[in-house]
Amino acid sequence: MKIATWNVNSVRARLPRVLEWLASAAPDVALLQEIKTVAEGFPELEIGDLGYNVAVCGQKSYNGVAILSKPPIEDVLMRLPGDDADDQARYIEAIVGGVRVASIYLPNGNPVDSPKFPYKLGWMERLYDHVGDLLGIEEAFVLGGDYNVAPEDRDVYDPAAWAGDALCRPDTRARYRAVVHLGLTDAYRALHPDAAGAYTFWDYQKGRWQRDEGLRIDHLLLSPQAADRLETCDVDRDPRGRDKASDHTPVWCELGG
DNA sequence: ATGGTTGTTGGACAA
Repeated sequence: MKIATWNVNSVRARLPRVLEWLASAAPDVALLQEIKTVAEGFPELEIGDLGYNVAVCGQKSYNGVAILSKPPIEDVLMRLPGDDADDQARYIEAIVGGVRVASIYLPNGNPVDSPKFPYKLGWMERLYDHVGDLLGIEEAFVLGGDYNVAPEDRDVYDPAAWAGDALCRPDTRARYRAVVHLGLTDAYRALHPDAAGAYTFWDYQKGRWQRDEGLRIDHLLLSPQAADRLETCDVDRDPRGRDKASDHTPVWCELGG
């Protein structure tokens, strides 16, 4: 089963790119972030024509996550547990083809001296608690998304320049590591232990893509039962180089068995 | 030092 994650930066503005990528990469499951629309505005017909079922956790203008799946989608959860007052559409979870998946759009957190940074850290605490609960079930699951965390300096084109940014700060990285150390496997890092520069995001500004100055902030985190089935994982750089591209590019993995 | 980009939306705000 091929599972991919992609921050599309508006599913409506990106629809031609999304459709051509679905047709060529042909993931069984696609986890989308920053769809920037409510469910009523989601292009479900066009994507359905390619054979995908759709579950949307939408929001007007900002955020928004979705699950696209060739197998039927069951048991959908539309919010990360732990804060009933949080109305930002950043988490959707479901079971597809016997595997639990989640599409995660973790808060960016900048600027770090604003309420956005403690919101990010609090969100990561809630993710920690929920991952702990999921691991207790001892089943295969894949948590894919834009984590807005570059785990190590080698995941950043200029670590010194980014050291104080909410995506790279030591406290951000420590909380991300705490989640992973509960027992998850970073699929890309597991299969490419010595790779550097496997970026998944390049800013639109200053020719960052043309200079290959990016960050690795989109991840597929696997439960032990999913990691046991992990066969392949890679970054698909092709969509980032196209016209009207998202500033992120897809990451995908293949589970056997 | 400033501006450099894209999307939503029709002025900032988010990234």
